[in-house]
Amino acid sequence: MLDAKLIRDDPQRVRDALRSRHSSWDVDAFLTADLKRREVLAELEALQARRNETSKAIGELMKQGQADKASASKEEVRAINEQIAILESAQRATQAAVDELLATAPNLPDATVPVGADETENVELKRWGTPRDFDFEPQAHWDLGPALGIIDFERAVKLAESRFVLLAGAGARLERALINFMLDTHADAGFKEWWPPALANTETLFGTGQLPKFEEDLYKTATTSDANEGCSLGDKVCQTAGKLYLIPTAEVVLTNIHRGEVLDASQLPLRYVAYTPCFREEAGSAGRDTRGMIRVHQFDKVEMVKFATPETSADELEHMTLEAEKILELLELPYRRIVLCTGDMGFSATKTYDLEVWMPGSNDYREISSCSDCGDFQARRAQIKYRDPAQFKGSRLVHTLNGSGLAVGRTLAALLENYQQADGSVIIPEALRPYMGGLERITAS
RNA sequence: GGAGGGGUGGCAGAGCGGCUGAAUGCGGCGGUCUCGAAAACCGUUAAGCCGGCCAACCCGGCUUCCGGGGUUCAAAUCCCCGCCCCUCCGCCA
Repeated sequence: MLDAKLIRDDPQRVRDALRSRHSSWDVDAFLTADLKRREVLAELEALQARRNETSKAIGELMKQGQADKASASKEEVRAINEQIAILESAQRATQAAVDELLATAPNLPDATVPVGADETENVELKRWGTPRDFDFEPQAHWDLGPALGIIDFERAVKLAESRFVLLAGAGARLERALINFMLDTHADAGFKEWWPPALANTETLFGTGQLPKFEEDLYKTATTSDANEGCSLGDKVCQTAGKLYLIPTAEVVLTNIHRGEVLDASQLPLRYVAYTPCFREEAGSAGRDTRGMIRVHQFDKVEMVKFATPETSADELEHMTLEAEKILELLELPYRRIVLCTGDMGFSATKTYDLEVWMPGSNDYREISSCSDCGDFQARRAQIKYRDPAQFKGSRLVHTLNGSGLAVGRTLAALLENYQQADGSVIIPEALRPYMGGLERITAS
């Protein structure tokens, strides 16, 4: 959520920033709605002040035993209350209009983000490793996996529907090995491990920005409960209340761990990591990546989340990205890092690095991690603050960051393609062998 | 699923319907003392919003004691509904 005060004070800056990320969010509609809101509020508060004053006077009279003198004042307050009731509903409406607009505004890009229209204008920052030179035609993982008997796409469809994956034998073991390898690596680097719920309520998904704007991306069928009955986010957002959603990423739950809390500056930065399954409707991606396990409805991910002060969040983003890259380097998978341009960034991010791994089967780099600094955007939605008495009075919003470290299914696919041999077998990279019971090679069985 | 108890400030924990935005303790901040620190003592310390042209300080107002509704001139305090938490029982991976 953007700072309403910033929009009011410097609308042109906001207008320019939003235009650079190709948002159609209407700054002027907000300013108009906000002005209206303040007008109504001023009127309402004047009446409330009058009522409070009169009521107090009645209290004095009652105390002095002059109850008879109070009846005129009582009548006056009754009249004021009728007007207040009318203004209150007007105030609720104007406030709701402002909240609704605010809830749908994307974050502003950081000054260091390159300006661009779409993914073609993202900027490559580095490359690591050299794509292998094959002396045979490398296969895609959707051919390798089934041939090895470790991925079964057909039966996954039978169990659920298309875009689901069924792993078997060494494939299932490899998935589990990767999860443990990634968790151990990040934990060794100082990330605290968590095991969160895979379903989350409305307020949680509002906090990280998935709701109210992106509900169609989330799974919610057959998972309703009463958990949001007392939803405090206002009518518009709470139309979705009463539902639990399958999390699209652990970012959602890890970030909301501290929703509504005031942290102590001495705790920061907090570095968290968790493995969870992730669920995405993939609405609107019909026809894209229909083969293989690149774009599926359920996948595993090891996710990093940080809470940092505004002063350190830029640094923390660099370190988090390096931490994700560490996994690729330990697995010796060639990759590149790109910085997303303004037009390609996600809703909540001020800056995002994507890591793309080399996929010989597609002869291309494919996204395998996305690391973002969300600034105070999510912290404002989720009310996550910190206190630093030596530096300032009261509390301030923290900065939140998140990054995949890594998407597990895509890593598995990348391993198959990069480590495939002419005979169709796949070598296990050394870093992973301890997690595979010493297995050095997957062969057809 | 059944029975009971509870949700108050950063935390713990009081709170006869008006003098309670809220006692007290802890924590934080400032000070006294000290070479310095600890201890002790003194003071101070909730948030959000609106306004005072802008910003800091400050001043005024409104709202906020889980959420929503009701009673009343007046609600943290009374009534109703909901949510959440705790304890006991039942069932269960």
